Amino acid sequence: MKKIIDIISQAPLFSGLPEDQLNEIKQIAIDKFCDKGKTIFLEGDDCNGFYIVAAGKVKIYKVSFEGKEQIFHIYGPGNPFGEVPVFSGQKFPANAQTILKSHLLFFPRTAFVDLISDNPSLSLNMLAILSMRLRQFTVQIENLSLKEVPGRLASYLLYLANEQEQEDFVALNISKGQLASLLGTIPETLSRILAKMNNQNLIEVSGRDIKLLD
Amino acid sequence: MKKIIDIISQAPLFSGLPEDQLNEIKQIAIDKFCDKGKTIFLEGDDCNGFYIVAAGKVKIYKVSFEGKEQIFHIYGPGNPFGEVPVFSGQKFPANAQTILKSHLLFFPRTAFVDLISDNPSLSLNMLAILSMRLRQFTVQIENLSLKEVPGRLASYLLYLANEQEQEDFVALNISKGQLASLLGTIPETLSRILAKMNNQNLIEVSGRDIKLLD
DNA sequence: CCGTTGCCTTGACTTATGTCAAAAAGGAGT
DNA sequence: ACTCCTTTTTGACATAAGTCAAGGCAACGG
Repeated sequence: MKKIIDIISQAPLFSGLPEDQLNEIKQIAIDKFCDKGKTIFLEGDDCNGFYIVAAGKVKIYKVSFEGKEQIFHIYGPGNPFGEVPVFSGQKFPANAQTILKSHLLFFPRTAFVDLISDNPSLSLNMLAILSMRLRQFTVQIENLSLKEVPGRLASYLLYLANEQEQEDFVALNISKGQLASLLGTIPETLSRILAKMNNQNLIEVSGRDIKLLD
Repeated sequence: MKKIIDIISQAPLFSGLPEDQLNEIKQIAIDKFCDKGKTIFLEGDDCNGFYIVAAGKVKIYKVSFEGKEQIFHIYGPGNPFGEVPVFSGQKFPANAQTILKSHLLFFPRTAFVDLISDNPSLSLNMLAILSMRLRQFTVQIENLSLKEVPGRLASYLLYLANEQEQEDFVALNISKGQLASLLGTIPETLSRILAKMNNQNLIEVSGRDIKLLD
């Protein structure tokens, strides 16, 4: 388990802050350890603060009346989540659940708002993070509305290859079922499209490893 | 035409600020007048600042390769737009165009960042606005991914009735074509669904006026 | 009054994607 | 190696929604 201060000093939210402020931040952080599949909060829950992933992985998602799931984000180490109601002052807009055994840091709302009020750099960092998320959401809406599933899959594979710093190879870091949910479709459809792209020699699929031939 | 100071003092972004700061803000604002259909910025343009709608109406949207349009927001008086790249430091993520003759206020980026750095209330207001937008986007993604077009239309009509403070009646404030684009569909589909709901006695459509019977 | 223009509606057709059900493949633990 | 359980794949089918093309309707200017 990493020390709180290490996690904090590496999180983008706190980047560029002087050491004494990192210590102040450390004072208000609370450790939380969760097994895989643990629900952190549900849509509509009251919000007393937000989290940062120290280790593991968390999905943010909603579920339709019929049971279909849409994943909004999957967050790994260094990413904050659940911060929206801290500033908009309402309930959580979606559900959060670990998809791996995870270590989280919890930041209580009032203490954090006090910190941010006294600290312009911190508030600008937070503004930058929220802005990046808005940008990601525009991409997600564009994908859902203006592209079909094969296009969304292609975008995701290219994004992942880029993130993994590989030219023509990606290793899925989530199950295909979860990927389907992230792309706004269902496992059956994803499976068929992967098979089709495989046949067309656009990709070479072997389990979670995919070679990009285009 | 309204005075700059009136617009500023009524915008949510600046609510609760003391008068001397409103005056500082007024100093950096620049008037801009646009006819209907004027493009304010395009996806990928460099961002030197953001806007607030003083009068009129602006749509934020993207267009697919095939020409289908998806509207993200329609903003009226008091709403800021184009603020994402101010904080995330990249290009505009989408296009903005007036859909009515409009009066805008432009806030240059660097001057505004200076203001926000000195002013915790202003930064908290901005955080609240960005958070509200993230919340709206989660709803939009949920609608696109987890609901079919009739469900999206129903949500929108209820939202609009609520906004117009009417129990069972709404007057569309945009064309049906634009509404289709906002709901992530095409005019033909929207037209058919309105006709169907009309036949099922769920609504009574007459031009842009819709009576809700459910 | 009439033609032009833009917006909306309708019809016939195609297609992407969801549904349901079952088989196959993979992984973890005994 | 065997069993259990989850994930993934496949097949047959249903359907929501897009495409293309044509027609209607209202508003506006000459």
